[in-house]
Amino acid sequence: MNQKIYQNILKKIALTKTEFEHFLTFTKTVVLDKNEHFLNEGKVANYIAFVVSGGLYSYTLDEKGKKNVLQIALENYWISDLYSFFSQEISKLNIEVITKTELIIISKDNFDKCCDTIPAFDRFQRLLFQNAYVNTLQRVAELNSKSAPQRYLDLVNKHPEIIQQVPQLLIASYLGIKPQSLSRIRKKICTKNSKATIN
Amino acid sequence: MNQKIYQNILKKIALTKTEFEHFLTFTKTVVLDKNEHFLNEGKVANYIAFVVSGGLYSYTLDEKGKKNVLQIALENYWISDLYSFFSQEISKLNIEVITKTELIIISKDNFDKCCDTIPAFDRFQRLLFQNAYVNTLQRVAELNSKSAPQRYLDLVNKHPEIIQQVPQLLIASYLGIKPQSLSRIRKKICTKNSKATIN
DNA sequence: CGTCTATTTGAATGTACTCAAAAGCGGTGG
DNA sequence: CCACCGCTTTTGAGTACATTCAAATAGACG
Repeated sequence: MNQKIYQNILKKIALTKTEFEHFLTFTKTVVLDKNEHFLNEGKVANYIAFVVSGGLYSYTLDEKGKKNVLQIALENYWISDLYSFFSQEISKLNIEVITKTELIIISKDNFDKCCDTIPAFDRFQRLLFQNAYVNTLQRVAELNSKSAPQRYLDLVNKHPEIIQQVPQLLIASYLGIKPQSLSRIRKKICTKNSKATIN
Repeated sequence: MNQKIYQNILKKIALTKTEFEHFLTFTKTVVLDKNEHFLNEGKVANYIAFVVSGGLYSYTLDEKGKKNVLQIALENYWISDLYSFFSQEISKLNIEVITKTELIIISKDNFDKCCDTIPAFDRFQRLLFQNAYVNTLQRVAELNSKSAPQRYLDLVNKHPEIIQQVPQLLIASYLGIKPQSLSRIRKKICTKNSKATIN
């Protein structure tokens, strides 16, 4: 069970079993049902979450109330509004559950305590932020250089689990297109003998 | 001259004159001509730069060698590949000069020394990163929710100085459209009696 | 089974794109 | 000072693609 999160952290920093146990005492496990919110815009992100099972997504709402999906986090990923979490400023993001989800969460206060007591933890914090930044920068580059079908194929190749587990409504928003268009793109790709490369 | 950078830092953290003078000893001033490169992909970003005058832009190159503008930094802005700068990993970005530019630059080593010797500097580092992250996240949200004309108008309102000082080629790429399309968008907006709001 | 939501499909529209060419602008050298 | 060159911006015509509106189908859940 907790092996998952231990392995995940080990990929980023060196952490002894003892240190990990120490870290765990600062965490809580919560289960959220479909459509429940992990974070609401206007609030401060007090927690960061590791997804043990299930999935969530973060989004903004535009003036017309339309959702705009920014991030999708399934099993083995971390999610929060890292900006709000670290700065403790008000968040502009919402984070909502896709399917019944088990999370390991840690509060800002406890996270800080981990940084104070576990030598490598500062590095962990930095890496979380850096990864988030790099991924976002990558998305900007792809959003304004690649076509919608290409962005979809990239997603299929990099994160097939997202295609399988997430409603197309959300995937479409994540890709910056309408659900109808995604449906047509999928159809067109299928007729091409599932040649999952560039046209 | 150095007032500019002092004021800029003061907006983020409290810094005494003495501390600022101390910081300055770690910096260098360089002047780069049009088309010179401040950073090349494949290298590590050893410096972060404050733009005293002139301007630069960062971009990635796609498979076909097409530029993809990510960030534009004119007077009073900081620029670097913050990811590469802080992680000291290889950068995937290029940073090039738009017009003859005067920069105040500081190396990673010296930046670290500032963090060690100036109490508030750690915070400055975090804020730089946080701002970059938030701006990038914002761009993702806008790129896949707003129309090209709307994105252009937003830029006009938020950063008119960019419209005035940067070639349309680069602005188009920054907005994720072709130069021809930007030209047509500008034309259409002008005919609307320069009503710089939503259609 | 019925309701609600997600996905698919159709037809018409709109927007950005490509290819191509012309016009504008800045700088260099004769 | 003018002619020329290279680069940016504009304009035109035709095309490709995503969008809208609308409706039908399919799935999920109580």
